[in-house]
Amino acid sequence: MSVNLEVVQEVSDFNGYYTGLVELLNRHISESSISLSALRVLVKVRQEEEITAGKLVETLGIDGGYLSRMLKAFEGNHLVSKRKSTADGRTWFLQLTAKGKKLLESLEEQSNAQIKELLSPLADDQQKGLAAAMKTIRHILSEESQLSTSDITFRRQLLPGDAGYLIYLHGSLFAKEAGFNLAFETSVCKAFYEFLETYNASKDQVFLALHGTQIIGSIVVSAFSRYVVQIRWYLVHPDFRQMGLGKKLLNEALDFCREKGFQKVYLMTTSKQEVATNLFKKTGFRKTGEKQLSMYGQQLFEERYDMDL
Amino acid sequence: MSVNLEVVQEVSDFNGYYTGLVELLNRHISESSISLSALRVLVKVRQEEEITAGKLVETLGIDGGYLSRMLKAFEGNHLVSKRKSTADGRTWFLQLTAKGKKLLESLEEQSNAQIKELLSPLADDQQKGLAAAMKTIRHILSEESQLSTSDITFRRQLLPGDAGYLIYLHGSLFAKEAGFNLAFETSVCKAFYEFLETYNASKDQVFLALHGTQIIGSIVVSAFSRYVVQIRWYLVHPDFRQMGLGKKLLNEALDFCREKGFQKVYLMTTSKQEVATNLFKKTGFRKTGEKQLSMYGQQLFEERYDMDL
DNA sequence: ATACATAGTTGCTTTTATCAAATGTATTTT
DNA sequence: AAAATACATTTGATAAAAGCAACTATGTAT
Repeated sequence: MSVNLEVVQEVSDFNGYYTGLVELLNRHISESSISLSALRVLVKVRQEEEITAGKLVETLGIDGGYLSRMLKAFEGNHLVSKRKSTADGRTWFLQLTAKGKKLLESLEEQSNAQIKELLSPLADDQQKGLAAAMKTIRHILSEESQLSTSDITFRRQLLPGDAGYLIYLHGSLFAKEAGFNLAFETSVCKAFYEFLETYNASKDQVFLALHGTQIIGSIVVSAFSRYVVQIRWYLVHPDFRQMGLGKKLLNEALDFCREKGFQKVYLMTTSKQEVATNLFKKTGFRKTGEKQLSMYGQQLFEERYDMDL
Repeated sequence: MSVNLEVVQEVSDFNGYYTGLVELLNRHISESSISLSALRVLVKVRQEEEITAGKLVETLGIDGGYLSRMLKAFEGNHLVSKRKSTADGRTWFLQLTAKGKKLLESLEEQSNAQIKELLSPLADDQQKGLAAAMKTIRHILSEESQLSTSDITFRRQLLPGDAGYLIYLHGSLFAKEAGFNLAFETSVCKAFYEFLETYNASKDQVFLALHGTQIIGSIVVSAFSRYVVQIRWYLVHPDFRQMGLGKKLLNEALDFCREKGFQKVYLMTTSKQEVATNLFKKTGFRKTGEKQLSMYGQQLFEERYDMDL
């Protein structure tokens, strides 16, 4: 994969900037008679069950001899205790003592106090923006993008800005993934306008998946008649796919439809949306119509799917 | 200002995460016979003009004696040179020699190589997302938000997603700042739909201010007739205000109108937009009408401003 | 002129970290 | 089963990094 030079520059700049900040945030450590390496060891020991010295050397990239002395000191201070492995007489399992845990907690409290000081001059939404940006960085860099369910929340309410953001997502994603032009965004815009004008929270229901405060997935149930509903604006942001989010949104929407006593559900899509249509078919939808069109700058089939609830 | 505990948690987590990453990115330094502190000193000396040892002690939180020895070593290696202050015989101004600059550059190159390796498994838009998030963090935390012109770019083209994002910005910002309800976003949505439907790049012109790839300011010139244009969707994101961005966008738009030979320009706004209306007046607009309305969940005056070009 | 403050240096010490050899425990080979 | 080898950890010796306190030299205030 090619690397964008501007990105390298930004990462480098950020690195320089944040290194200074880390220094600031970790300064309290130097005043607490514990070295940064020692702290890393303690944190790792707390984090991992049944960790051995060798494992620490491996994961923390620390010298074995140095670690051995550190651990001896920790034992002397009753911060860490050792338990001999029954399977292998050479190794010892390490764990924090109550005192060790308490020490870590107090250090974290100090660190948090410093963070609070750093944050205090910031307005509330700046703080949230900061947290979201940090979450994004961790998310992108943590190889497996394994934030999964824990960092994703759901919302069933339509708040100001949501409609626009959904139009934005549709416009930009479909342009990128299906090659649709501005005409597509125009039609989404029109449809949203009409939806909003007659929006009725008791009949129409949105289901939004959020990462922080940002929408990353959506599905909307919109009443067509007393017994028929349409499913619209079904979408998951590419960074958050393959996590079962799409299936979850779809199921929630269908559950809602059943709950409300609707009997038929349909949706419109295009032949370009293969992944979605496969999921529709698997869920019980059947293709009930298609029409070849030249629109959105593409040759495509507009398809209709129906299902009895 | 109150501090959100979730934000503190995220900053703390991020800090822990990034400390590990910094470790990784700076590992090459340990192989280059220069300590991290030494590197920080060199970077600071390059960054600052006329820096003194005392200043370094203060800003880097480093011990004076240690620094003194380091500087002596740097002088011995011809990486840094001293120049006696004429005003104060006790102090010396430090600067990098050509050799010092070269060393830093080569270290940065190594660091960049490591960054490239880190980035290489990421898809292009993930890389961009990463850079944007980092930029955001620096922007929020750098007290003066002094990125100003350097990190903000402009675009005059309307790309897919832009319309939706502008609707989103209008919907969310006006809800927050003026208390407008969903009806406002609905009307923006309608207006955008109509605009897009008849969009003609030779008559209608958008001016977008961007931070990374994200829109942070906008103004749109939309032809009303052969001689009359309307200015619409004028907005600057709160994080980027007070930087002259609004004035710049407005002036660019008006210049464009004059260039294209339009003779009259008007715009609609509400009594809630005080900052904007003040700027309009200062630019030469005159209020030509107002109407008290109950809309968007508010009691407000809809105002019209006109100007001859 | 004297006392005090400031900028930077030097001597001494502690802390942090590394390398290599040693110890004791498993595992494999013969 | 004994010897050889591998592995997990410890110990000894040493070096580099960092800190403290006393000191020199220059500047400022009374």
